[in-house]
Amino acid sequence: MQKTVVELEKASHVLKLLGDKTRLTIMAILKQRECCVCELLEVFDMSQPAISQHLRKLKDAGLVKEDKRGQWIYYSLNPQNELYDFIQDILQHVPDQTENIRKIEETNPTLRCGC
Amino acid sequence: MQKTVVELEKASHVLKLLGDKTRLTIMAILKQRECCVCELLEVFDMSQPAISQHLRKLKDAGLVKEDKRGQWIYYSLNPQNELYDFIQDILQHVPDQTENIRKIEETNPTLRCGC
DNA sequence: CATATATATAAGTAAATAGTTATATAATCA
DNA sequence: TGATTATATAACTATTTACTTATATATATG
Repeated sequence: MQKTVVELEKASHVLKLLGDKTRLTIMAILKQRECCVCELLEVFDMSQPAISQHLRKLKDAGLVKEDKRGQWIYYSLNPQNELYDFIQDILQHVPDQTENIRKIEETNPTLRCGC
Repeated sequence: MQKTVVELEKASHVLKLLGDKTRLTIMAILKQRECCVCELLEVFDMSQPAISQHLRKLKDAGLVKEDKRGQWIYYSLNPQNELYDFIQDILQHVPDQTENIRKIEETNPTLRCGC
């Protein structure tokens, strides 16, 4: 398989971002399912601004994109990123997040309003 | 190909270690060639203790092993590490270090004594 | 329009991190 | 044995980081 060679500076920046437990978990969840902030809040024992700040860093690095729908902003992995296959190669080693997604869907914050 | 799934805690710890430019470069060099501290000193604009401290962290995490030969300690990647294939998957995206190895061999610190 | 909800931003803080210099340890060699 | 070389450790410091709480912005809804 053809592997993208990533500039060392860029590679270390991405690895530093993924080198945080919360952000790595967010990325692994977003690989399986787009989420808004309030959904991710169900997974982490952390304030809403903390989640928003992590997503900001991931977005600034282009790892994640946002899709504004009504009052929600849905986050997902950004396949346009030049490092996408590098990131995929990393995420394939990270545990499945079905259990965390179950947690989200149990409470289902987005659907509280019935939309 | 069979991919090892790495505990999230362990994965983020390794990614954090590799998320430093100096350490990532060290790992990429060691993938191509074992080195002692004095050799790595040729590559980085940094003090000897700084390099030693980075190697210590990599060793503590099992990413690197040491082989003491005379007054030198040769560092190399540790293939015994349970995360070895995870690390390889990351390093394959990192630029070739031949240029840095040339720098080392130009001065060739280990061979100054003629051993 | 007033209220509620979702999210972002700002400001502050404690802890972690990556470097520094000084010094200790250990092996080699004259 | 004394000097030199290779490396590690200790102590310190500036910077970065990951949170916190308070507040602002934006959308939806009664």
